[in-house]
Amino acid sequence: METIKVIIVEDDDLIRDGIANILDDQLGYQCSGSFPSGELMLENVKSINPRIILMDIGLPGINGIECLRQVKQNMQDVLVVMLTIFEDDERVFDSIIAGADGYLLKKDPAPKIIDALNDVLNGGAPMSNQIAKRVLDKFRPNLEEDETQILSKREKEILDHLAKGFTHKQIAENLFISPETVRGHLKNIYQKLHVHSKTEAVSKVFHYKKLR
Amino acid sequence: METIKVIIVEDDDLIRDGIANILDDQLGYQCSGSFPSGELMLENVKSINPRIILMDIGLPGINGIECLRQVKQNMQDVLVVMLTIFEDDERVFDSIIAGADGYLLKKDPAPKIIDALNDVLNGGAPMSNQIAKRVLDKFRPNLEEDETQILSKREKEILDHLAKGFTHKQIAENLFISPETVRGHLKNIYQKLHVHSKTEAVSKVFHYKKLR
DNA sequence: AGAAAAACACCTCATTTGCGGCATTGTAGA
DNA sequence: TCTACAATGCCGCAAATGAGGTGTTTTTCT
Repeated sequence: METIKVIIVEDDDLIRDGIANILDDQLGYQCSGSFPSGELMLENVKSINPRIILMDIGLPGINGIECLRQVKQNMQDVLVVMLTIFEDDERVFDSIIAGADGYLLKKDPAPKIIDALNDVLNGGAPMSNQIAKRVLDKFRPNLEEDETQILSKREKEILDHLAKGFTHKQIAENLFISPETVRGHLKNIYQKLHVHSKTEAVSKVFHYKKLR
Repeated sequence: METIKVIIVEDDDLIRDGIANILDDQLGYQCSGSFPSGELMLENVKSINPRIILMDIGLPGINGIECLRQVKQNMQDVLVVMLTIFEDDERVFDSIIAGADGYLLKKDPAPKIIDALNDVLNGGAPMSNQIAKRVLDKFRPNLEEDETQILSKREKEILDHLAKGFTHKQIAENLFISPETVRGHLKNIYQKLHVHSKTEAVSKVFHYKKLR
């Protein structure tokens, strides 16, 4: 079994060197480069060809998320674990979408950092339960403020079909009713949702339902 | 500080009693009820008024997810932690949407179960890193198979406006171009995405982009 | 420099859609 | 029982949209 090459991108010298030492002290891991900026890392990452990158989310100059995006574009197999100071950092969501593989707090103790590295290598996504909670919340449609809840059962059904891109006719065929009836329902849906077109309605559906 | 009332819903007698014992052995926690089915739990949950429910995801009869939904509808403050056998259970996503607050494996050792309970009480969402990984993956748009990637920059811009429910005219005003030009772009977009209407196009956008 | 792609713009025509009515039937609640 | 609402269906009209062209200019790449 070979040693895992890890790169650190972090502008604070103390933190950077601290984590580097933790890595080198750990059997199986090796700090193969540490950079104070994303630009410097991007110049050297290809020649180092690391397995894991520990990336500060709030880098000076090019920020950690943009840096993450660029790395992932060129090297799909590299694993990127973001370093944050606070768990409620708004940027965690941007980095999730950009493809981050996990999250660590800068203040996390050495064993936790090593655990996290082991986890990403095993296909997991290490993150604190607080961050996990925030991720789950993003997932969930907020039923409290979901305007589509005032729609009748049939209206919701028709809205669902709309969201799949069907025309009046297609919806009518699917539900075994007249296209005119579909139009009638749509009129009511538009009124209740305060919209004036299919597209606007579909837009609202996805806004509240998030996914699916 | 009072003891935390916990309910267990699990059809396997051994597992149910095992977890009940773990809870009662732990200072601060108390197993205030354990049921082999969702129906039985739903009958009694109100009078017990627990703080946390440990719920088997694959219950006989009414399943754990439906059960979760009903509980959350009536008692918003109760925390529900799902019990699964496998980490790759497809139903974890359904239960996320239904409002689960965390996940435990039935085989998890006592300390892990207690940690998880502490975590949910502190506003976290305990789950294994494997499950977290799967959640993150759902979040991320799959750029590999994202048809919208073949669109030009301007076309993507117009598609984004479309997804907000704008008409041709509104998009034209927003981008300072003629409505006719917008129509032109849309024609190309439809061709590239193999769709024939705004609604279909918007449907595709959200399918690939998932959220935002 | 030349070719290709992207962005811009206009035209026509058939279809779809949004909106205004109107009417019937069934169901659930006051 | 009366009322409200949901679900069904139809008519007409104006506006928006989809699909087929054509053409110019700018940008990008070779």
